[in-house]
Amino acid sequence: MESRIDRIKKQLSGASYKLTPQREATVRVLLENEEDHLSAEDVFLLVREISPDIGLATVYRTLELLNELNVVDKIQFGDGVSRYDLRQEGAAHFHHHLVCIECGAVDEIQEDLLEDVEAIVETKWNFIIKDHRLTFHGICYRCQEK
Amino acid sequence: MESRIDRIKKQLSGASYKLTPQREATVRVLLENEEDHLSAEDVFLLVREISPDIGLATVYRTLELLNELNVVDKIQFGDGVSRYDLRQEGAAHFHHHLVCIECGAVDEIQEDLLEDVEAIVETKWNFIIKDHRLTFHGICYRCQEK
DNA sequence: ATACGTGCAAATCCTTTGCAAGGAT
DNA sequence: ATCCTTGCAAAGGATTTGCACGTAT
Repeated sequence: MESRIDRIKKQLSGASYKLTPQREATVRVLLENEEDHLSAEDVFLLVREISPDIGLATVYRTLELLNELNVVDKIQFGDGVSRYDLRQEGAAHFHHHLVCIECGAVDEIQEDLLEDVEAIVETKWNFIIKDHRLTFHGICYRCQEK
Repeated sequence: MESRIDRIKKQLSGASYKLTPQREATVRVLLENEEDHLSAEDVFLLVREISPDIGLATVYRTLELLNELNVVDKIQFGDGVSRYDLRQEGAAHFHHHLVCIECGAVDEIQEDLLEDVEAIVETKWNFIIKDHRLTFHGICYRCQEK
C-alpha cells in the first residue's frame, strides 16, 4: 500500500521539485504531529532533532512550498505566528478549529457542517466558494471542568 | 438622537479612558471607512490627513484599545497585516467575510447563518462558543462577470 | 556544466515598548 | 502634583532574501 509520505513525494516531483532530505524530514515532522498546529519555529526545532544541520530558512521555504502545493494549510489564529496544518487527504474542505480562550488549546472538527451555509452563500451572494476558514473561540470542555 | 461616535465615546469613558483628539480622529476614520478592512498603516495614513502630527504608535495603541473594548475586531486574512473592522452595534456575533482570490476584494456578510452549526458544536463538542470567525475564499460576482 | 537546493547572515516588515515631554484634572 | 497620553526612536519578533557553496544530474 502506498503511504502518505509516498503520495506527498509524488506531489513534489509532479511539480518538478526534489524530495531532499531536509524536505523529507520536514514532512515527517508534520505527519508525526498532525494533531498539533505547529508554527515554523516549532517545526524547525522538531526537524533539528532528526536533521541537526537544517536551517530555519529552509524550513520556511519548505513550508511555503507545501502550502503552494496544498499539502498544508497556512493558518493564523491571531497570536502573531503562522501555523501549518496538514490537509486531510481527500477532504473536500478545510476542517474547522476550536480555540480555547482560557488555555489556548486548539481542537479540530473534521466534519463539514457548512454545507447548508455554503449553499446559501453561493446563491444569495453569487460567490463561488473554493475554500473556507471557520474558527470558534470559546471555552473547551477541559477548562469547563476546572 | 445619539450618534455612533457618541456611543463609542461613552464606551471609552465608561472604561475610564479619555477621548483625546487623536483617538477621536482614529474613530472617525474607522466610521468613514466602515466598508473597508483597513490595516493600521491604512488608518494611520488617513488619520494623518485630519490630524497631521499623529504618530503611528498612537494609532496602534488606539486600535488595540478599541479592540479590547470590542469596538473593533482585529482580523487577519493571511496577507501579513492585521486589519480592523468596526463591530456592528448590537450584533451578537461577528460578521463573515468573502475574500476573492482573483481581485482580493473583501465583502461582508452581516447575517448570522451559523446558529445551527453553533448549536451542534456546543452540544457535540461540549464547547462554549464566545465568538467565531468565518471566511470564505472564492470568486466574487464581479470577477465572475469578466 | 548546469540547475536546483541549502545554510548563514543580513535585511525587511509589522508591531510593541521605553522614555521624556505635554496636557488635563 | 499627579496621572494619562503622546511622539519619537529604538527594540522586538516573524519571515524573507542575497549569496556563495554544495550536490545531483
